[in-house]
Amino acid sequence: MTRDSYHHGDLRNALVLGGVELARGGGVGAVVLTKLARSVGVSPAAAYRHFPGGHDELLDDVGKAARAELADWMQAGLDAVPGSRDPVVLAMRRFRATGRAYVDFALAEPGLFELVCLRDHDEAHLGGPAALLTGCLDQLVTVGRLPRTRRPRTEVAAWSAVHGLALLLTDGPLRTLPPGERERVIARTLDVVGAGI
Amino acid sequence: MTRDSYHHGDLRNALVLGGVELARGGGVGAVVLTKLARSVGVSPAAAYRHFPGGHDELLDDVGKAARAELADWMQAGLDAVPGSRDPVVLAMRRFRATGRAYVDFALAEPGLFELVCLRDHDEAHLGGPAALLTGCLDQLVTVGRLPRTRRPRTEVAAWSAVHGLALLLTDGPLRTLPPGERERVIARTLDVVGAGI
DNA sequence: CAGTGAATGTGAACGACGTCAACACCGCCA
DNA sequence: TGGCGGTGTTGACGTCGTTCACATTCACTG
Repeated sequence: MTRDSYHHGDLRNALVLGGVELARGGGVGAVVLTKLARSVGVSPAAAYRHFPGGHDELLDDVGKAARAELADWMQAGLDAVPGSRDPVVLAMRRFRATGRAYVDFALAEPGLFELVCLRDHDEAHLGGPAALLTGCLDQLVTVGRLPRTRRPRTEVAAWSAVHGLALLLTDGPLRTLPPGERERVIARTLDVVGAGI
Repeated sequence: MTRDSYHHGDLRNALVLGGVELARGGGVGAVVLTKLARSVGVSPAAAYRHFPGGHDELLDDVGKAARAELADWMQAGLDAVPGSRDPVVLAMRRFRATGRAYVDFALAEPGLFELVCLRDHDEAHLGGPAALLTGCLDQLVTVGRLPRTRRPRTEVAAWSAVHGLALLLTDGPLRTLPPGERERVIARTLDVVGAGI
């Protein structure tokens, strides 16, 4: 990703793309503005033309890209859900799949997942991953599995569980769990949420 | 916390104590070794005599102190639980109180809570807060509310939910929730976990 | 086609911070 | 008393984010 002419042409984009790769490798701490600019073939100061907010604004954009990847991952998880005659079973499977994909993404891309959690001042977060979750919950109401009176705030409960689990497994005390035990821990957590809804 | 003689006498302790106060005010980022040393009346390099691991080792110790405060907070929450004739009701109240206290601590001391989550290589984490949680779950088995077959890994499910909720409310997208709505969100999350166990 | 202003990039420097090495000081013990 | 180990100091370095004055290029206009 070097450069031929004096002007880069698409520097902002190149920086975000490079930032995503740095984050993928080493999390937030690896997204170093200086090195990133050099690796794109540009002086560090040039980045400030495109990110007036400096490092923070860059991280915000990298975070947005990370959230988009998470949304793709969750969508893929939803698409892979096997069908069922029983609409309740199907809705529950889809609900579980969103949570499962959230945790799987964190385990597969811990570096990017760090960015997902970082401050997103607007509700851009709700644009991707959260919309998929609320869609599944609405479906659970439609098929009669979730009483309408209990619908409000249920997304927070579900989100909290998978979010906390993902953090405990990637950054937290459970990060050294062997794969088999990890699998059972995820299953149990999703069971509890599914049963408690 | 200045000094009279050339030697401080209790520098390691003074640094940890000061670090806790810095963290209380501004989270991990506020625990600056240089300033901390100066505020204790000592040059930055002196800190390295007592923390060979440098900044990281200091943060580990501040984190230990933060976890101890969290454990105190949770114990206080448990102590405040009203009694009940029905042992099942009592056990459930106590279980809920641990989760409630975890979230309340995060909201009351967001800076310290940041340190609670930081890498604790040994299972010192389990010494305080986690022991209180497992105790409550064991009690739920004893009184017959939680089948013994479902006991394993249930602490992870419960912990994940309150941990995730605490992070969403302090650092995450829910940090701007008005107090009333925040209260309902906490209640709903604890309800789901209580019902799903 | 030439000139001009805005957009973009550069080099040098600063400040904050973690870290280290060489030296100074203090108290205790033989 | 003399020296040795623990403790603290000074000064410096490296990394990183950030800014400023200046250079270069592009696009548009007369």
